[in-house]
Amino acid sequence: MPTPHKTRPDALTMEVVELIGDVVARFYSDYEDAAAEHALTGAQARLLSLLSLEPLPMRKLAQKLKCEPSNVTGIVDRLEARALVERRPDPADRRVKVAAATEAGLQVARELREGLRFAREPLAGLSPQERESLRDLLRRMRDA
Amino acid sequence: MPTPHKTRPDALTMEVVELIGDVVARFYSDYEDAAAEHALTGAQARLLSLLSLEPLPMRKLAQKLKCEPSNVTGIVDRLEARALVERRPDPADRRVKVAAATEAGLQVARELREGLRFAREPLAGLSPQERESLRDLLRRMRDA
DNA sequence: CCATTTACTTCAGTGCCTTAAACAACCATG
DNA sequence: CATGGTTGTTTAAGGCACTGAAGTAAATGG
Repeated sequence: MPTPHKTRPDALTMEVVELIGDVVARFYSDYEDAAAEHALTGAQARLLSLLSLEPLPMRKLAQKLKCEPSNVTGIVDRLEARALVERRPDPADRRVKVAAATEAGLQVARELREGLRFAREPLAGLSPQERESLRDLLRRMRDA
Repeated sequence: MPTPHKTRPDALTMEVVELIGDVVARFYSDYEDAAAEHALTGAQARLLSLLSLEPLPMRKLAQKLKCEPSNVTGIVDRLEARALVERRPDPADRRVKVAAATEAGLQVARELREGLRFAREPLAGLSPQERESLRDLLRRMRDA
């Protein structure tokens, strides 16, 4: 058995991995661009995007962003300085600060969402059936 | 016509965009983790990965990484300090410095490639036919 | 030969991110 | 209650990624 330890992926899998890498790079850079159009960094855009769904305490934000809470402080600071986000006290626990998007923040989040060119444009070239099968495949990847 | 200016995507498209976002986030974080296992940052890993294909002048590296040349200087500095990359003079143009992966760098790049868990693991749950159709769909997205 | 352009670096400044340490508020126990 | 441990947030120090402006050296084109 020449396969050492870790099973080596076949050519097809490798190609798909390569393709995912390409698509990821492009989506990512498109996301950064879309954020930049609103003078936001990627991290700020992601945080604001989260808050556009529901207000969250700092701790939860850190969990969702997979980073340390001390990091969130700075990002929220900068968004708060631009009045896109505000910190609210939690009546149930005076230690926690709940970050919430302001009206302006919600508006920016909406525009951001709609400005995501890449994810949409290439999709336009796919038929509805193809989009459905893509959806199913992606779902299974996500849930794997 | 209620559609304002920019055409609003339908629900299916929106869902696929959402899914791509999820998959992108997961792939990205997996890539960072794989890099971290070799004590590399994401940027260092991407640069090293490029150099594992072929040596490139600093200027070209900046183009491929979509950043300013002055930024590449620092990343190559740090990789060179660890002897994963070296700067070579270009005999044809003495202004140019060609960055090239060392043997150790090539080895790390290989391990990095093989350590990419996420892109592979969820793929394992897909049949060969499904992987093929995923490949085709991704290709069309990339080339769109 | 000189002016311009090109390749790279250096420097200053910003943001993201981590760890360690501080602080306040919560909570359980004696 | 008091006390001591835990939890949520912030501050501070430091590293890396990144940009823009300025500097140096080498190429290039009148």
